[in-house]
Amino acid sequence: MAAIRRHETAPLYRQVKDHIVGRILAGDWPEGERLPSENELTRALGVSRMTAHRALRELSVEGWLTRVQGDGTYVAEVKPQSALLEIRDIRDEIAERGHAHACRVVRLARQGATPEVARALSLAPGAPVFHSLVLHREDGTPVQVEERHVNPAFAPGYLDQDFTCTTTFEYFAGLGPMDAAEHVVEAELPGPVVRELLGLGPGEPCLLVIRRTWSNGLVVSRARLSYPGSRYRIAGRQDYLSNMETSQ
Amino acid sequence: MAAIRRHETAPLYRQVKDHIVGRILAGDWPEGERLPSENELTRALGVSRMTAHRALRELSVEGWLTRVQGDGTYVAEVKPQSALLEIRDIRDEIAERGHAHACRVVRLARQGATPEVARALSLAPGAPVFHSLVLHREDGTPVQVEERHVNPAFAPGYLDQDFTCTTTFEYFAGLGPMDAAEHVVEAELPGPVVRELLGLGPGEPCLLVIRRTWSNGLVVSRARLSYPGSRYRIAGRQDYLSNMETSQ
DNA sequence: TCTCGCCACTTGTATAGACAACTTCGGCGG
DNA sequence: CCGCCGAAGTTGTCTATACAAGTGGCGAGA
Repeated sequence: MAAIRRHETAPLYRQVKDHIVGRILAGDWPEGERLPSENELTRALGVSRMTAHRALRELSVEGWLTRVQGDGTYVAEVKPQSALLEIRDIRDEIAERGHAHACRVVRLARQGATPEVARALSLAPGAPVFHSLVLHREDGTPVQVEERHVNPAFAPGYLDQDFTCTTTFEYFAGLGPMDAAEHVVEAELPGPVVRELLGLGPGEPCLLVIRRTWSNGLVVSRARLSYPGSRYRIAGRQDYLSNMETSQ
Repeated sequence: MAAIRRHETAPLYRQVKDHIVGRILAGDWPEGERLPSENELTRALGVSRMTAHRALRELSVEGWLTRVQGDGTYVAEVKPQSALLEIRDIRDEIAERGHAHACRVVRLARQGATPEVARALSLAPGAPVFHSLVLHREDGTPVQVEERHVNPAFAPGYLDQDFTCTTTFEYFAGLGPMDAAEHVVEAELPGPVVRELLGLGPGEPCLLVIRRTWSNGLVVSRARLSYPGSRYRIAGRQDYLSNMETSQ
């Protein structure tokens, strides 16, 4: 392996990153391939270990590599995931793909609303809300962490539900129609709990969908849906009323 | 400022990150506030400058901070929330935030539909379509690359428009109402053109919104809107018709 | 008054060395 | 054969040091 050219204008760690991505794209290191260790890269590229380490760490955060402490560095697998921004039952989605759906209720409790939750639900801080945390699996592999805060006024029996049988979707469907929904989609680094549940490495990003639903103009619940990996899709379709006179 | 507790299990740089985020959330450091320099943090928290630097750098990547070499570190302005799934004019959005909008038409031409474009627009492969590529800037920084394929039957004068004055939104709004829209949101690594236009690094991801709009049941246009993933959030709000009897 | 250059300060990068945490594997004793 | 232990190798973190690069302000000189 040729040494990195030092006279380049770009910083060294970036040259190392580009070099590695180039090798991956060129097919030298296929998916799942084990990369040379930091010490080997250090020798081969003529940079310090810290520089090689920074390059590898950032590539790991960006989803190119998977690193296992004590083991090694591997080219990340691509995992095609598909989820709908349209409101659907995740169990149906998984069933539609011919896979097995399983879920685990990690937490189901009443608690006082934190300021952030209170603002999201338009309640007073400290007001009682229901909180649930459910992990959904597809053929055994975690695909979604669903964290939900619910306005108790709309769902008094929420805590008595067995969400391993009935999904939250089915439950809310039975409560009556919702007026509106709001979605926020963003990429983020998950907290330790979500990271643990999804089995992600430290630094692996999540796509996060935050959905609030309204009934009679009041917020019923806010769900934070965390999906593993950066390679997944959200699709949605929306039909417009006649009052939508402007379109792009 | 109290020194970071060394006996904590979490790594030091993470404790520093948590400390800083805590101060921001507590309101000690409001938006735009200048933070202590790395050297001051080093002394105040009792960690090395490299550790403080790593914490600050990661928080900058995560959008909490804005760093200017030679100047200082500042609490980042709130990420602009784009109500993208709702169909709006990007110029209005930017104006609403009190910033300056500018755009550059990179390409505006007629071309034959590739198989992919033809399928998206429900046309025959090779049929003539209009193609436009526009870069939108907010206060000088690139915020969106808008690539669009248009069915010429609905927009015969498309190529004669000056989209630096009239946004594509305004143009389509003048053509009449649209029936429906479809959105696909995904994260992807941009191609070289989009990467160049948005000023992204080689491994930096984009948030990509693909929108198709219909009129009289036929596809009018397909837009691929690329946003720099680290700098933007996408929000959408959706109101439901009465036939939405099920909701989550 | 204006301009240029210097200086202090800030962030960005690079290195060497050290230790911690973890995995894998092989050997050794039961 | 099984299980435990330790060695070797790997990644993760932390430090100290040095220099590069960029910003802002201040003062000297035109």
